[in-house]
Amino acid sequence: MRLSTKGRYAVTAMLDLALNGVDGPVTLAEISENQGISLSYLEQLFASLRAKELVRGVRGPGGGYYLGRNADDISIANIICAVDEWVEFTRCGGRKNCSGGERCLTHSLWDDLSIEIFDFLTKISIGDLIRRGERKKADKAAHLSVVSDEDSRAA
Amino acid sequence: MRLSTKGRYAVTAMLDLALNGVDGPVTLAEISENQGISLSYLEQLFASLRAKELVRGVRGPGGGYYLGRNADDISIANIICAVDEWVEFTRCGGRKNCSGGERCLTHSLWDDLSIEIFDFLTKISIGDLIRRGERKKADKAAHLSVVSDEDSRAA
DNA sequence: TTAAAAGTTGACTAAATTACTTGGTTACTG
DNA sequence: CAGTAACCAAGTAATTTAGTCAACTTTTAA
Repeated sequence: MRLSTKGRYAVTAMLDLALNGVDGPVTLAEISENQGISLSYLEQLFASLRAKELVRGVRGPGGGYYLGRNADDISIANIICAVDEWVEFTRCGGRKNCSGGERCLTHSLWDDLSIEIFDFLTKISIGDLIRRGERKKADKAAHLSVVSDEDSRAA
Repeated sequence: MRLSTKGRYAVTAMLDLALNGVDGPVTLAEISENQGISLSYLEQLFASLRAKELVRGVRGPGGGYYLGRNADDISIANIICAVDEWVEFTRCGGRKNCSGGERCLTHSLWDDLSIEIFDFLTKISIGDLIRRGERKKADKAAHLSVVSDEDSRAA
């Protein structure tokens, strides 16, 4: 498991796509502007994302990128995996005296943890994140106005 | 939030300490041997860990390291934070037109996620990991032999 | 009390990764 | 066909990771 700024860039770019892609595709130039990431670096990241079909590109004028599928069907783990390679899991394959020794024991404990984190991130989708953000914003607004419309209140 | 091989090294080293530190301190040389990490790199990592009082060093012949406190009171988040600096949270402080724009929105969504991951890792301690590993081993052993004789045999 | 063992520290370096740059090509639109 | 924006590939600067080297302190034992 790996979690770096690269992964963060990918996730925020995907969020940008989900938020702004509702009417027409979003160009990398716009994302670059919005997120302060260089265009060419974005191209690299999106090449990885496209390979995993997390985004869909439309060429030509008026083109840009869409999400590859519904925001609820794209997990954070999907995105991180796409850009961060992540076959990291302390493979142990071939390493000296790894079987039976302390090394392999601690490694397997780490792998257990890594899998847990992965599962955790699999259960969170882009859609979830956006809804949570909206709810939080709504909470704040409701807190400001005396009239508590709807329900909205959640920790 | 950040999760790199550096963090993994730190966590596995701490696991090593927890497992082998029951009778007397563990030297970095032993951990270096067990984990296949260079001694000097371990020294750097342990300098960070010691600064956060996650480990306690004993000098002189027969010396080595102990855990700084009970294994149940050391979370994975503690360890990762100690070695990975992690004040990463897309601070946004001073960045151009970040307030009100798309950038700040996606950043705050990422920060929410980052905090969630942090909370998740705060709830898992070194002690937890070890117990889970033992339970898993016990499960496997019980599954293999009808008569559950101790444990001993591990892959 | 001196020497050796083990931890502690800091500065320096090689390798890897990240982030970015350049310079194209291809596909589509008007 | 001209312009836009995705796509592609190679190279590079900056940063981080991982490791090395060398000096030094504390503790113990001869």
